[in-house]
Amino acid sequence: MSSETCAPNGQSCRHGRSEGGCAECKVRLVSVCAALTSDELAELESLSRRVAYNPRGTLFAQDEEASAVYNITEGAVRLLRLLPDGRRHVMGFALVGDFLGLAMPERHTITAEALSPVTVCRFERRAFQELVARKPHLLQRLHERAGYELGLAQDQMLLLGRRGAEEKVASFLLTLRGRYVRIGLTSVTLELPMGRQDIADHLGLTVETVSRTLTRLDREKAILIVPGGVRLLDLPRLERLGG
Amino acid sequence: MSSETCAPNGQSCRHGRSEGGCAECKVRLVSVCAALTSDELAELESLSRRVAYNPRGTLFAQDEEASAVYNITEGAVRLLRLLPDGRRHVMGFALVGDFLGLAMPERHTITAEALSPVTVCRFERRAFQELVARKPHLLQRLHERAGYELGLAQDQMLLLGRRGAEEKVASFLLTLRGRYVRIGLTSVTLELPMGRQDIADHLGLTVETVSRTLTRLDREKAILIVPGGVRLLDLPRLERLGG
DNA sequence: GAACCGCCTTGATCTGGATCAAGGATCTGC
DNA sequence: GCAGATCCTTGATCCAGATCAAGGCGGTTC
Repeated sequence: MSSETCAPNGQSCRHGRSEGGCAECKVRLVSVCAALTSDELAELESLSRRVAYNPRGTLFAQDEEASAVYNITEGAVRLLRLLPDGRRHVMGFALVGDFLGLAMPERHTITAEALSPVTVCRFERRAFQELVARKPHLLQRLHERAGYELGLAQDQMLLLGRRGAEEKVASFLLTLRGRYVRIGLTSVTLELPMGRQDIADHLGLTVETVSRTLTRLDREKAILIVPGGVRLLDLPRLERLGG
Repeated sequence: MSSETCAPNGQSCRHGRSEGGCAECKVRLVSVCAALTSDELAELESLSRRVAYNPRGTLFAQDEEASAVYNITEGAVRLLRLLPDGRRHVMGFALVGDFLGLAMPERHTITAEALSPVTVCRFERRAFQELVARKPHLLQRLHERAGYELGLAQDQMLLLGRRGAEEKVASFLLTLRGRYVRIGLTSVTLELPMGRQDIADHLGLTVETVSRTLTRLDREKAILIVPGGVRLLDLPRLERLGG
């Protein structure tokens, strides 16, 4: 299922000069790594290992022992939680620059699955924790991120608890757009690397309702559905709905 | 509205020997303070100020500049977020030992209101941040708490997105019970310091649905509604519903 | 290129919880 | 003790979104 296409021969694929190290990492400035000096970056690099996953590959699974933390350098990941009875909820989607394992719990509380070809910087949890213990400003940075995540979680709770289907979908699209913009991706079309079912499970809706709502927004020219994503045609209207 | 009944004459009511300092604080071991040595505790104490609020008093309000962080030593607080259109969502309830301002953002993202007579240890944000910057293990502790909160937020999202009214109410009662147990309050009756409307706004339901659901659980002898709270009669049944 | 498979869409119907509308029970102040 | 306010409960009705049920539309395989 999970497929580490990196280092299939067992070799570590520690960042080499050829592929650029942490210092040249394009997600450095949007990730926790921005908190580090170049010396520390070198140290961090020695702990990191680049790993690639195929679509549908599992980075880690719920309840599994948390042996590493991850910084996504390429692709998109879905984060989900399962109920014993099989219902699932998609807690969110991790994009380029996102850091997985902020809280560094003993066991993962969620499952992370690649939605597209994904590459990550993987850090052994032990070694990373040691580094963090020695670098208070890195911890500070992690804590800030955690606070930010907590705010996002609150937004999401408000969304799930108090809003209708159209509001949810509009808000989802705008939020995703905002995140793409923050990481410097300002394409005309908003890529949707996740399927309708994932969106539904993220918003507390059914696939059918998500599909119908998107179709309606398309019919009303607020968005345009294109292969692999949507184009946001009427931002003010969407903001009125999802703001 | 907000009412600091402490130090009404403008005097600081820094903990004195008479009322017991941090070292004797009964919530110390369940709060962030547990991370500190007695020396550090003394230092913390010099930053803290005990403040009391009447029921309905506001500890702080959404969008307001965050000038302090709080540790609740008595009473219960509701944490809510407002939508521009007036809809509100109760993000959660803070009990004895809970720490408000974990993420220490510039501005509060939520409003905190006393549900009962509340007393808190209030720390000036500046001073507290300075202390944290000098005490990595305090930061570590805060970060752990934040991670824990993030987990709770995920549980709540799953609850809001994927569960029916009965499951929500049962789960709410069990969660609250669990929290009371953790802080050493194991009364037969589960106190509900919040009103039905608050519970509804927390679970993404209406007052009517909460009331009906509680009535039904009472009729079916899973709980017994008593003034100011409920008695949980059939825990296994509730766990089947809310687990 | 036919058969299959995983998605997505669309339509018809059903239902859990919202909404609307009264009361009833407590509490508060005078 | 009574007027008013606030909170809680209960009943009747309604509706947004779930559920059930078909197709449709690319991919991929052989």
